[in-house]
Amino acid sequence: MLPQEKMDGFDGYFKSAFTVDNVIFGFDEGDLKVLLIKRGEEPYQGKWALPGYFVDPNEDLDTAAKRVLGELTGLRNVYLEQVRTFGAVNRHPFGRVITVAYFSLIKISDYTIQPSSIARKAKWHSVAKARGLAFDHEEILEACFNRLKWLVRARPVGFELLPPKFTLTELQHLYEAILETELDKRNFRKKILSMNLLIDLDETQEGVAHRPARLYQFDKDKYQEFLAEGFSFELKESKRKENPENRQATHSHW
Amino acid sequence: MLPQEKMDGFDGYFKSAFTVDNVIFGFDEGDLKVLLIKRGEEPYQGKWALPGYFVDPNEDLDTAAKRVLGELTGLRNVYLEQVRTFGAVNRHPFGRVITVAYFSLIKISDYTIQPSSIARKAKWHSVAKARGLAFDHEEILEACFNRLKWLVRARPVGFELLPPKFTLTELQHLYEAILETELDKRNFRKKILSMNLLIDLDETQEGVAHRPARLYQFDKDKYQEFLAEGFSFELKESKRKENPENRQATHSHW
DNA sequence: TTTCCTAGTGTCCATTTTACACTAATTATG
DNA sequence: CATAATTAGTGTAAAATGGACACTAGGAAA
Repeated sequence: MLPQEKMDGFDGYFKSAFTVDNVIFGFDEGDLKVLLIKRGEEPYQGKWALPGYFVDPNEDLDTAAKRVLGELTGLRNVYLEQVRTFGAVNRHPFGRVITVAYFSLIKISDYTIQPSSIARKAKWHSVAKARGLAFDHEEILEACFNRLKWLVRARPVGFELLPPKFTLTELQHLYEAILETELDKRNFRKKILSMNLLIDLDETQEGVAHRPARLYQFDKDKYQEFLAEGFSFELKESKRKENPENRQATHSHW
Repeated sequence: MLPQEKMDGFDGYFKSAFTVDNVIFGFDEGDLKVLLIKRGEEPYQGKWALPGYFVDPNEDLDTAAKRVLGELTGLRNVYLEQVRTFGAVNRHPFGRVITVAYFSLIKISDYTIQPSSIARKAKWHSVAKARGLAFDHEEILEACFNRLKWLVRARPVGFELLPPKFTLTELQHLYEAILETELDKRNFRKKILSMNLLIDLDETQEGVAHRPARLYQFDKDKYQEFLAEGFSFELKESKRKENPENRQATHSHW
């Protein structure tokens, strides 16, 4: 910051407001979701918007983001990260409002609707289909989604997004939803299992109309090691195109 | 952002100021540098600080960051990226001031000292040795340095930091300075040349007291392709320790 | 002419990544 | 109760990449 005589001379600058907006990601039914609020007031009444609120003058940014998340979902101690700040002059029709965007990852299974009036207007939306949002929230969502795409390569985000027990196929679908790509089943399994992050629970799915899959959970201790040491997940898009390799298998019955 | 009756009810929130602070990186004498300003006023009078200023009420954030950079260095069209926003309640002793941190990459050879009063207080500092900065600027510098470390793997930043003509050794030293590691000469050259980003100028250094090195420049067109497609630079730290491989070569004269 | 200094070069091995097809287990159906 | 339908689960070989590693080349200085 450059020199300033006395802060008094800068009163003209102390006329802005700050908000935090939180992109809350969840994963369900093979689909990446984001929690949105239906606005009851102007501006953008009736539009879907990211949950957010003004930052209190005596409140740190991260604290404000946690508060917004907590009031909405009742959850604490979840993954929360600042992404970027959006401050276009006219992004808010009522004045100069600069917003700091955060994103968090939660397990939808942990989420219970809160009694607050805000929370009752909340609904999960498919990230891929979330359009026509209030303010510049579509841009914010996109920035956070991009950050998540990068994060998924640097951190086993399944730990934050999946329920305690899951199948390898569910985990793969999560990666595919985030990376917006298809992955090769065998290569994915080889890779993910070689990380030694998963505990085979020796249980299987129930009530499915096909061969039941084994259930896994994350190894919390190994996970902590990863957070400390860092890791890298890289897998290329599956390149099977018009000739799926099991076409022959299907036909071999003939 | 959550619902709000009318903005009038939120006047209490419109009392914050925001600034941009800019971490300007350069590279010279094998060393990564940052441009700092000596503060002439309180608070932190006499301390070194990041160049920054209040964001004008009618100014976008990126515009403000460009303005600060331009006033200081006279440069435009340089690499500039928002990194993170710092808003701890007490980070500024005179009021609630939230700052959006940017970093930029410039060629020190392009930098000419500007006539503005601010610029005359500017000096390049070695990033490794920059300590005791004003405000939370040390934390901001660290965050930007970390972002640069990540960027160097995703983008050929030498293009932004080196003069038009450079040697491969200079380029390697740049990577080593940013990554804070030593790299293997042959592997580095293999990798960087295989990217086809460099044009061999068929010229050599002059005035050096040893075998002169070939000079290279970046291929602007290939560079644009990289920006579009993305790329990845990965090289492990050179693992030569107490037994440098050329020990024998040195001794072979005996 | 020798010393000193940095430039420059290639190969082999280990690891990782990729492409790729069929059998296994269960429920649903006729 | 046979078979159709559906998803789970498994291995290998070839290619690409990554990493370790030692000496010769060319110029200036002494």
